[in-house]
Amino acid sequence: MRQGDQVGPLDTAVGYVLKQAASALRGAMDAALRPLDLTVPQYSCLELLGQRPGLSNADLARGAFVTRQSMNVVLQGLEARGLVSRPASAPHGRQLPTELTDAGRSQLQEASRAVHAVQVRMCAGLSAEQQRVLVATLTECARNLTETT
Amino acid sequence: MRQGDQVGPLDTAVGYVLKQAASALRGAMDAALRPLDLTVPQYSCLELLGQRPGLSNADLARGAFVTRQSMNVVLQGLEARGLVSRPASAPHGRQLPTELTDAGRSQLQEASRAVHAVQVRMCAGLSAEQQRVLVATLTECARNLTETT
DNA sequence: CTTCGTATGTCAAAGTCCTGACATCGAGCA
DNA sequence: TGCTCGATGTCAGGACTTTGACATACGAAG
Repeated sequence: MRQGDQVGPLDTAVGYVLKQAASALRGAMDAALRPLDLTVPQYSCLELLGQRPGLSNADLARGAFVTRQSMNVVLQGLEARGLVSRPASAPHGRQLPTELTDAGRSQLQEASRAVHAVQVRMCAGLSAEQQRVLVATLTECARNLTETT
Repeated sequence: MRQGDQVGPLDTAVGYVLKQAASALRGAMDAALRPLDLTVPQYSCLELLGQRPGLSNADLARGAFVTRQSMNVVLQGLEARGLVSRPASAPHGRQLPTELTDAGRSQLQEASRAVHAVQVRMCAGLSAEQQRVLVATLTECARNLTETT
């Protein structure tokens, strides 16, 4: 077996530490959002809508890295709780642009604060420059994998 | 609302790009392992056992970031396919040390090659130093979140 | 020695998510 | 105009994972 074809020790494998960090982040966010009765996908949906109102179900699904079907049930739950609103009929094509309600904006504000606290805890000890480099590198990694070429 | 309590634009949020990269990696690994009839947790289990033989179910679950129950069904599936072997009774306590079979080692070799290719593609354009920094930073982030203090 | 606490493996149930599929709608083109 | 093609929203089905719970086994403290 040639040396170059192996993954190598776990502690030095980019994929492994990436998964480790993502798993830890997921767990911490889950714990932080539990008091608000929000799951991570639900929060992602609210955050997306807060920054870019009028997104369709498919857009939200892509932004939250889930399938359209999963996002659909998330939206139905949020709509039942009065946090988001969707028009009964589509103004263009089949897209149903979703908007935050006042209650949704209020809930998002609390949730955003909780998630921000988690992110601060995660980045403790990291300089602003280190964070910027991290974001740039991760973005590059994601782009490399999603390129269709 | 104070500015410091918000998450900020998605493209610059560490948590968001981390999730994005992890999602892309998961998808790419899934596609790479599908020809071998292996899921990502199954591969993780094999890789763990290849590097540290004799790990128990609970150890494997922690290493693969899943619950003991999930890892248990993974192990049962791998055992049914003859890729791993577990003793009928526990030599110490209740831990059942798992070992790779010859078939398992062979399968792992192919899978490791496929995953390594994905990792290379992901890190295209990144220098060795950049990768080292990335691993160190992500490890630090994970440690910050899992600390109980 | 006894007792408590922690860790492990396993079972059952629930929830979550994805895969596959279908009908609908707009855009581009002959 | 009539057509195909891609994208969207939605419905069932199944696979996977987690939560909750229980019995067991070792180690430390009394």
